[in-house]
Amino acid sequence: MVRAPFYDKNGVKKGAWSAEEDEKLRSYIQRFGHWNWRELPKYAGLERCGKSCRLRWMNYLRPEVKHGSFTEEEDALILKLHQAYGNRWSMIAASLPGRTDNEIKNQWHSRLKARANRNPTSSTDQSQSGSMSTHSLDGEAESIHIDIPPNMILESSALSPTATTSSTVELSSSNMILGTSALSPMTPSTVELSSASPVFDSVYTPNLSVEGGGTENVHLPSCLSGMYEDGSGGDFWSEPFVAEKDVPPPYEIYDDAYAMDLLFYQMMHGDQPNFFPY
DNA sequence: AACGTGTTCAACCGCGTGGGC
DNA sequence: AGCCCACGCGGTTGAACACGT
Repeated sequence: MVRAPFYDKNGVKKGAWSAEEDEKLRSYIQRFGHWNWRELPKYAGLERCGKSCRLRWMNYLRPEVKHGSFTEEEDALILKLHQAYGNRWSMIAASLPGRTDNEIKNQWHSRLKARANRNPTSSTDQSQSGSMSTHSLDGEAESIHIDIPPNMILESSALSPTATTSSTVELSSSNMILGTSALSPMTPSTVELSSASPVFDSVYTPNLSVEGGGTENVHLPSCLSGMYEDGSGGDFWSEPFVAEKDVPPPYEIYDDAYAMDLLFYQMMHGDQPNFFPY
């Protein structure tokens, strides 16, 4: 359902992604993170542009991305949020964990827009109240309670544990995102590069210009250094990442992810980090 | 079975924004 | 202040698929 693969005049591959490319990108990001989208394809052994890699990861490969059709509750929430925010898909997506802005945009254009046009006042008159009703496609009315304070989206974020939560937590973005895993507020692949965690900053983001390709600019916290120097992670700074031969089997990838999850969790809770829990 | 039309959705493209120099 | 770069966002595209004739 997508463009057939082809190469543009600069030799950059475009069009549909192959399973092999997906695996290369997934493996690379799960091991090293997305430290620089523009440089990433070179190191991951991909002939794509960084933009394409970013899109593929964000919209399809991220572990937390939910695939499959939207539920009636999700549709109702999109309709409601679209009333409030218009075509600001990323803002809407922030309230639907596992759904991407692209998916939501597609859902809107292919299904919900028509529904909204058919029933333009279904949520407008209740936009400031605590509940809304919507109508399923077969005409059967249903009511969904979603308490969304007017400032909820702006104030809450996955990185804001102090964000206000309402009593209807099941549809509060802050709670939904933070609650995606009992252990892990979010997978490392998504958040490890954010500025929220000094530990991850130290691991991935400083001095990433890779000048000289050496390791002297990398300031791993001493407690972390073993994780990336024991050979299991490869030499990021000197070796281009070759997924086919270099990727550990999936359980190793997820063990790393688990370790980072645990580390993040411990940092967030002020616990003494335990870097090798297993 | 063959064809035409509508729908879906992954991917592309251009632009705006923010940070660094 | 101005420029450059990287990133993220939203609009658009196009091929596969579904469905009707």
